[in-house]
Amino acid sequence: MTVSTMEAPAGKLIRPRVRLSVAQSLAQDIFSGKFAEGSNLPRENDLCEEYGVSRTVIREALKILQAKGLVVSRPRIGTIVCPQDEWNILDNQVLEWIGPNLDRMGLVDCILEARGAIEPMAAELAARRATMQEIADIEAAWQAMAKAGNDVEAFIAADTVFHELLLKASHNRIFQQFGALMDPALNFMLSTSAHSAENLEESIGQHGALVEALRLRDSEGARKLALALIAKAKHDVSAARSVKP
Amino acid sequence: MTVSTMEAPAGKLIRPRVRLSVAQSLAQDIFSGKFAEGSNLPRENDLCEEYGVSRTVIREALKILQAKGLVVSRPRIGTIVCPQDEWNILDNQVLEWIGPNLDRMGLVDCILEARGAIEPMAAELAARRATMQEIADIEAAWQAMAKAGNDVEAFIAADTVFHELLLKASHNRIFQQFGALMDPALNFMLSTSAHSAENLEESIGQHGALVEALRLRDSEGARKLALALIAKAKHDVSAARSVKP
DNA sequence: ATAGCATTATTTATCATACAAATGCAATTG
DNA sequence: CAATTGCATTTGTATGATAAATAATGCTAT
Repeated sequence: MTVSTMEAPAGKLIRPRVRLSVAQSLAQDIFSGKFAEGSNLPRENDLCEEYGVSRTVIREALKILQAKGLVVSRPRIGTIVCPQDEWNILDNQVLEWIGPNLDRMGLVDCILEARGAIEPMAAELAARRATMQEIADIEAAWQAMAKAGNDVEAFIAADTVFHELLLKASHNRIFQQFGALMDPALNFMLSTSAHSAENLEESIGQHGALVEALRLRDSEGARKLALALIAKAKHDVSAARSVKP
Repeated sequence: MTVSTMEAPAGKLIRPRVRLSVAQSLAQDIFSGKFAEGSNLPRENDLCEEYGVSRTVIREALKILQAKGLVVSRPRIGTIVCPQDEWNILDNQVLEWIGPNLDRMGLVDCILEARGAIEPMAAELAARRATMQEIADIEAAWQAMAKAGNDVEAFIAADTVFHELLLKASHNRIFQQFGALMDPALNFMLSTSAHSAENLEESIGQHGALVEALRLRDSEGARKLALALIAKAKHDVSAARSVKP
């Protein structure tokens, strides 16, 4: 497959910026299993032909994958896929690239479990540390959820923002990073789980209660409500799985 | 500063593999504050002269930093340092590079807080899911701690392995990744906190109790003991701070 | 004068090519 | 048979040229 070229107004062929496209394509081939862990990627020169770009681009793309722990390169040996343990799955770009393979790789359950540990603590901290502005922003996200109505896409987007803001309001940079990182994962999970009308209603109610706890600086209440949110998320995901596995 | 060269047996000048060295050097200059967030790095050509390497190497090093969210590059603008929010601090290489600046950046407290959320949950899961072999390995690490005696270095190494194995035994890839990631941070924190004789004794006792809980599949006990370990770590760190701030 | 537009200058992005270094593999040699 | 030497292959680095993007500048027209 060669990289697409675009027609400029004057009719000149323009080559789009391609480094990231190549990196993404290679990464997705890894996550899809096309390149199994431990196996060799094609030689750099072969990749040049495959993608129709210079070796410079191929190498810089491979450097990106190396930086994320997906591959290692050595002279004469070639570039080989690292064991999964070494993949930097706490990198949001990596999570984006994994995308539809999240569940197949067993990461959805991992993520829900991890959120179960992190979000309650983050909510507790947010109840103590969040500024009035941050609480107001979270409430705005909640209102966006409530106002989404049947627009599932808008609901998901608002829900994602809600959790990201909550983690940021914990004023802990680790949790905050985790929030940005959960973005693609959340989108994927939410988009695949069931969305009945009463389901959305219940979710909106829970989120609202959490906002209220933040306002009251009720850290214990916030913790419990965050825990309940995760429990509901787990339930939704397993329900969605039983419908269409 | 030019990259050092080595004298080969025959007297030929050999250039060591330098990409990573350059990336590390630039990253450390960022974390030390030499390149403030939002400011420009030198032009690629200037960096070539500074490090005495070709533009190829400079660019591939910058690609690594880009992949970790430390900088962004755009034509005509140059390469600028990203805001700290975007730094990929959940990358163990980044954490290594931060090294001595961990505390100055306020990350030690963040990490302790995050561990407070994660390790109890991980211990709980490990009590349910760990294989006999994994428990044995954890116990071996504990024995190494006990046998370290006054060798603080060995004690720290064993302690690090203990926590890494514990997180791995949770059979959750997120937690596992977090363990590998904590490695450099743990080393730094442990090496800077107080190490009196009775302190070590108490720590060894707590870790031993946790191993026992794992053996008994006592998830609730494991959770509480992990929590106590973190509390002790927090205490040690603040004690070390009050001694030599 | 000023808002909008074309030009320019500067910097990164890509291409192309050549050579250096590392290393698996085979031939060679003691 | 073992050790070493040389060869072949692949990534690593160097170099120089061209393309694309865009801030800054200057120009034009209103």
